[in-house]
Amino acid sequence: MTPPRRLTKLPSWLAGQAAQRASRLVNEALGEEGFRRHHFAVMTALAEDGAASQADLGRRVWLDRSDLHAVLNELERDGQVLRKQDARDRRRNLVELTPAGVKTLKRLDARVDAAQEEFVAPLTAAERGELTRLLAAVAGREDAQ
Amino acid sequence: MTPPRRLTKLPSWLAGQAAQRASRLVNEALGEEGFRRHHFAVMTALAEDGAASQADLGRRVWLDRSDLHAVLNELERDGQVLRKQDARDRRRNLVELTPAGVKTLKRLDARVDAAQEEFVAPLTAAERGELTRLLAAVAGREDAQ
DNA sequence: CCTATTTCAGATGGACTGAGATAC
DNA sequence: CGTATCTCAGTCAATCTGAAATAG
Repeated sequence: MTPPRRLTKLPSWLAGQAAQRASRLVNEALGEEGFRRHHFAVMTALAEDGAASQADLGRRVWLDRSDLHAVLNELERDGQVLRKQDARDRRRNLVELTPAGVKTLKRLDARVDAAQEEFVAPLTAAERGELTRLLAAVAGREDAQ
Repeated sequence: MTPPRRLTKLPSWLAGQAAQRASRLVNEALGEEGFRRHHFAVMTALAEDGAASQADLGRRVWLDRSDLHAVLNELERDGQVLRKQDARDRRRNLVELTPAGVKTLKRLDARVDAAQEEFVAPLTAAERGELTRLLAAVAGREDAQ
């Protein structure tokens, strides 16, 4: 069954289908370790840029404050992440990766890379770079906050 | 706030962000006429390939039988679409666009095109074609059904 | 008997809003 | 005072599953 030509020429529709397939591949890969996309995004942000408040974390990975709250609860319960009150601004929780979290992230990284490989399997190396570049250009958020 | 480099180099993450932005643009455009993405996809399929059973329609636009059922209820209540029992296979509903549906679809087409334009605004004409081609390559479904 | 179609009830994950409590 | 942070409750569209009723 082939979708209507009108749809298969719409960048928005194609982006939706591609994202859905990618999301499924990544979630299946992470699911084998008991995690989902958001857990990976948050842990990656912490590993790359260091500890952060929840609000900053949310802005970094474009995650809603409310969903981030739930994700951190799960990561903390699991010992991957630690919340400490910021001594200099007591409104904030400073969130940091635990050593266990660092180890977990290494495993997740490998799984995610494998999922990417499967996602872009139909493309040549040059095309993969091109797709990444073009997606970055249209993925931008105007609400920079 | 810039997302972690690790994420901004992941095709899957970029596809998700791009799709979310595209979806918002399209839904805002269609919302001004009181419709959503799925209504447009279904009406487009009917206009392009003619009347079809619900099951066939679902396979054409990669929509779940259950969600298609809800979408058709709304379109039918609105007079955009008609369900008739297929005389040759009485399990099936033959779904077709009404004349009102054809008129509505023309307006939606214009709205959707405007949203596409906004979605790919950062890209040159050549890049837009390239993005469409690459997305089509990675959007494929292996579950052909 | 087995399969296909339509319908229904519900689970699930994701994006988002509003409001309260607390602290700057 | 206004603003920012974290938390909690809840809405909403979307994806998908299981099962019943009907028909091939």
